[in-house]
Amino acid sequence: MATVSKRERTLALLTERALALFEEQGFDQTSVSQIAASAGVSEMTFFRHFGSKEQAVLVDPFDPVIARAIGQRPLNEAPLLRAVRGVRAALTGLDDAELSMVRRRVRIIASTLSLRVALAKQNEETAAAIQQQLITDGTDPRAARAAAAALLAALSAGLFEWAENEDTTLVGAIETALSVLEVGA
Amino acid sequence: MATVSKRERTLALLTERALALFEEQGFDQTSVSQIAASAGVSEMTFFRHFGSKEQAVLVDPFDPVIARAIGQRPLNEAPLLRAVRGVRAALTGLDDAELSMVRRRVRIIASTLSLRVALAKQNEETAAAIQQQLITDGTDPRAARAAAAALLAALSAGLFEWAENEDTTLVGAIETALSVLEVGA
DNA sequence: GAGAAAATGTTAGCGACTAACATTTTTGGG
DNA sequence: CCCAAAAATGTTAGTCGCTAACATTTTCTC
Repeated sequence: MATVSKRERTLALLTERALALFEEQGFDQTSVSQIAASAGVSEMTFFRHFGSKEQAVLVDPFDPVIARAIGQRPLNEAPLLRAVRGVRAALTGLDDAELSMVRRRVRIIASTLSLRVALAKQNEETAAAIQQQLITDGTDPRAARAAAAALLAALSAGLFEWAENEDTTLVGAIETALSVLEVGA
Repeated sequence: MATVSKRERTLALLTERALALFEEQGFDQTSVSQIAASAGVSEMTFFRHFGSKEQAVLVDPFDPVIARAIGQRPLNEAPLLRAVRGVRAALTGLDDAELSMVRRRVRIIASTLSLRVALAKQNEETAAAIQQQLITDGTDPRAARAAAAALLAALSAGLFEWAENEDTTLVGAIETALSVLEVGA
C-alpha cells in the first residue's frame, strides 16, 4: 500500500488535472470548479489544497536553495555579483525530472499575464530571503534589496525566454540573463 | 466655464476619493462600491474609468519618458548601464507637484501586497518599452529583456525604500538602488 | 473496531468585474 | 437657443475567485 497520505494523493491529482487543463485551454479560461470536477472533488477542496488558483502552477522549489548558495559566495564580491553567482551555482544542481516539470510550469506561466504577475509576488518573497542573506553578510540593506530584486527580475526574464524558445537550453538562457548583470566585472 | 470635460472631472473626483479612502482604511479594506458611493456615482462608472480597482492608484506617467531618455544614452554603453543612466536622467526632471503625488501613490502601493503585485504587471509593460529601445539600438534581445527587467525591479525597490522611510529623499533612494546595478563600471 | 483526527462536502455570501440594455447629460452645429 | 448625436451614467443580472461556518465522511491510530 502506498505510503502516501490521502492529502498527498489528492494534491497530486489536482495538480495534474490543473496543469493539463491549463495547457489545453489556457489558465484564464479554466475555472477552479472545472478543475475540481475533473478531479472528482469539490471546489472547496481545491482551495484547501492550494489557497489560490495560481498556486496550482506556482510552486517554488528554489527559494531556500538559492539563498543558501548565495551565502556560500565570497564576502568580498559586490552584492549583485554574489547573488548572480549563487543562483548560477544553485541551478546547475537540478536533475532531468525536475527540469521537465519546471519547463511545463514555466511555459504556462510565460503565456499567462495573471500568472506572470503572481510570480512577481512570489519573487518578492524570494527576494526578501536573498536580501536577508546579503545583509547578514554585511551588505547595506538598501543595496541588498535592490540587488535581490534585480537578480530575480533578470532570472525570470531568462526563464521566460527559455520557455518561449524551443532552441534554448535552461542553462544557456539563464547564463545570458545573468551575465547582463555582471557588466564590467 | 471649466474647459475640462465631464469625464475628466469625474475621473479626478474618483481618483481623489479612492486615494483618500485607501489612505484612511487601506486598499484591501476599501471596496469599489464604497469609492463609488463616496463620489456619488455608480459602481459601474468606476470601472468605466479605471478598468480595475488597482488602476486608481497605478497611473504611470513615466514609461514614455524613461524609454526616450534611455534612447539618448551613448550606444557604446553596456545595455544595463544605458538603462540605469537613462532613468536617472528622466527622474531628475520632475517638479514638486508631481513628486508629492508620486509619494502619495507609492506609499499606498508599498503598504499593500496586492498593489505591489499589480505594479509588477505595469513594470512588465514598461520593461517591454525599454527592451524595445535597447534592441532598436542593437542590443541582443535576450540581454535587453533581462536588463530592462532588472532595472525596473531595482527602481521599484528604491521607490519602496523611499516611501517607507521618512528620512530618505526620492533621488537618494533611487541613486542607491541604481548604483547597485553599475557594479564594476 | 472504536474513537480521534484529518479530509471533504454543503451552503451561503462577499467583492471584483463584465455584458446588455435603458436613461440621462453634454455638447456641437444650425 | 435648441435639438439631435454622442458621451456619460445607471440598472440588472450574472460569472468567478475566494472565504466562513457547519455537517459529514474518510482515514489513521491505538
